[in-house]
Amino acid sequence: MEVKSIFEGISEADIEKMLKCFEARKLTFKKDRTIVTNIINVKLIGIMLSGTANMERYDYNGNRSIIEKLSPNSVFGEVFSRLGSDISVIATSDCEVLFIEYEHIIKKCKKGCLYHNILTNNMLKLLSQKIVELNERVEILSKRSIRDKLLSYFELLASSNPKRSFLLPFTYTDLADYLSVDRSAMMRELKNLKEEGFIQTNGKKITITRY
Amino acid sequence: MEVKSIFEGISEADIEKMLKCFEARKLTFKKDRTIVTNIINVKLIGIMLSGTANMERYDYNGNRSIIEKLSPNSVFGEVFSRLGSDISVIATSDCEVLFIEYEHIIKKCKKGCLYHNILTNNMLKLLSQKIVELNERVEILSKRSIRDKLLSYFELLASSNPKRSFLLPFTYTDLADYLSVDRSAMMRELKNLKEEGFIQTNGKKITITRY
DNA sequence: AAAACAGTGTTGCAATTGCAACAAAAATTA
DNA sequence: TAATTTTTGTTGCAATTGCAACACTGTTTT
Repeated sequence: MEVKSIFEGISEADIEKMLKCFEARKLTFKKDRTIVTNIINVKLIGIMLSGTANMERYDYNGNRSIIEKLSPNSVFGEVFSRLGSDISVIATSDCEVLFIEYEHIIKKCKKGCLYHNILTNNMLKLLSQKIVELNERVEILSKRSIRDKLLSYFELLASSNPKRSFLLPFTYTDLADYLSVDRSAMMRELKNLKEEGFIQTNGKKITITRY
Repeated sequence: MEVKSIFEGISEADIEKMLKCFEARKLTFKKDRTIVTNIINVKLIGIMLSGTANMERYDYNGNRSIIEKLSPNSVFGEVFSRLGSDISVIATSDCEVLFIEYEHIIKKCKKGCLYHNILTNNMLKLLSQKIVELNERVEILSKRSIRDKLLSYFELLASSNPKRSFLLPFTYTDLADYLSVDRSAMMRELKNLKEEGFIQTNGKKITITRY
């Protein structure tokens, strides 16, 4: 199961027609802009077309948590979150986002739109993919120590590379917020892991040397 | 958006036909039985029809994590998890589970099955619901202290009740595994919360008295 | 180019958490 | 209902983590 674009199987020309039928809106955002905050109340689903963004939350102590990294084909929206969860999506690069109303996807198209079924199927794949990612995140967060959180996240990133090396898609500051741990404590543990020969690092390039 | 059964909008008689077409299998499990382990390699999706189950994982220290509580209409499957994630689903009551191959849902039905679209739509709703639940779980796990994990989980459980009281759907032992914290440390924090007047408890009945 | 800001790296100390161990209560099984 | 197992409740102690503070580096902004 690979990530598919929401438009997979639909021609360029037809995409335009379809977007009209769905009342879909494509918006662009500059880096560091807020894409959504918790204020919106429409049941919109956002689909990242290009660029990257972070889904974030700040707790009452001012600690930021990075809930999710969004990249092309990532799906987000208030329909997937509990009310009052006080979450924002912030562009981490220039990006394009497609907004579609959830009801338009779920309900049968009144106009008998030809592509409705294709879109529903594509949506199914995107949601499946999102579930995979959320499960990965739960797996990492449910590790009991900073060390195990780091190792299981690194394992995930390295898993597609036989050399067991990867480029961290974060700053170390952001990584701490993603793992929901204190940054300095994380840096300390990172040093321990290096000294004990578990990993080697060179800036953001990390290699797992043993497990 | 409420939870819908996968069979919503399809008559009893038609469900039978459809299940044949989909090569779906309905299996029953006794309490405490293992429903799936990581050994299976077929891309099956499981849908809880009745009863409850826990999705669990044990780490190398023997610590159990309860990844998820499954109840009727919950969806689970290897397609939603990373390989080698070593997860089991254990029945916590007698239960019925429907297994359908993921490909059967995603791909167009060769036989022109009438109900394929309805099922795809229902599946979309179930997956959306699952995403909501996973997001809730991420929100809880990303809290930095046992106290905040407890409070945000309790808040979630109490949110549907104006009296701000609820029945814990777990034993306290399981709750610790669900929050991924040490049980005795959790009990200690629970005592603090009671003493400081945040909550009142009577067995598994908990009332939030202030926030 | 200088100034301002953001990210990295480090440390001592305090607070929180996990571990181990045990007793008592409750639930389950024989 | 007696025996066994599981759950709840508690505590001292050790280990881990978070906090605060600071220096240093690199990157934007003016």
